[in-house]
Amino acid sequence: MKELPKPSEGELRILQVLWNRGPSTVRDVFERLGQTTGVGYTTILKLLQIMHEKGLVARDESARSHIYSARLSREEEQERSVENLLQTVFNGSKKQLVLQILADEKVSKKELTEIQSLISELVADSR
Amino acid sequence: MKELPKPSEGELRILQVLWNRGPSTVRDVFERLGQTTGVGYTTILKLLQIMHEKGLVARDESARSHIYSARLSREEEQERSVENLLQTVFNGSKKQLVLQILADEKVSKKELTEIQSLISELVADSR
DNA sequence: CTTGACTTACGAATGTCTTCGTAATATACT
DNA sequence: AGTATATTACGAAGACATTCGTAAGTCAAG
Repeated sequence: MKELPKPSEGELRILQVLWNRGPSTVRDVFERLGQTTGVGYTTILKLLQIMHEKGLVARDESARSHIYSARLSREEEQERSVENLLQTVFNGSKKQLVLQILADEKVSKKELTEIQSLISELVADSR
Repeated sequence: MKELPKPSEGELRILQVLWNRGPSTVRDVFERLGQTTGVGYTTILKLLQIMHEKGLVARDESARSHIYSARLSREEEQERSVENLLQTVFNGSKKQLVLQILADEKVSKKELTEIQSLISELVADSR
């Protein structure tokens, strides 16, 4: 019933907006993206149409301005892309990947301890 | 002097081989990839030539069979791609990203505790 | 009802990626 | 040397992504 295609880079930018804002019109997305990326209104329209064909978004046509919503959930895309990253660049090593994320001056001690307690819960669960 | 372009999907597959094997000929890469991906010899040759033009790999032409080696290091690509993933799919939340990596039955308790001690070191360092 | 503003639909141009066939070149073997 | 084999170089086709101009349709206000 499913197996949605991997979104392209441009499609991902749009999905991001839909994930953050919820269901949106072309204009909504344009106002969020067009200004920052310099891309035109019809470009975003076209992309959304293509994404609709692919099944990446749903379209509500009952109003004059169609309303698009993500059919690929952020969680699904997170799973897919993490798995992909792991295999293509980290040789499957989750430890290396976590290390890369956290080995960065910009990670505050607060964040670190938060993540520590998060892992503690995971350890507790996994028995 | 630098700023190498983002490697494409096919280029990444090849870089992976170079990272794992070290400097390699087209045939070396082909034997690693061709069988599993079904792609032809000249395809890999062409890709490597393009990557050379882009500066992603270095080429030693002293022998008959040229020897290619990665100029984009695995570490650089790891940084780049993690940052990208973080921004495009995780809204910049490292915590969410780490959670996604570890919230998986297939992560053993051993791995978890390894990562725990890893974080402990980081916390200790960051004062 | 007509005009103006907004929206969708369509088609095309452009660029990049991937793939491979074929030709040219170098090496090795007899 | 002459032939077979492996390698590189070149060019082009096909797929997909991105972009936008223009046409066609819809709605509201005068």
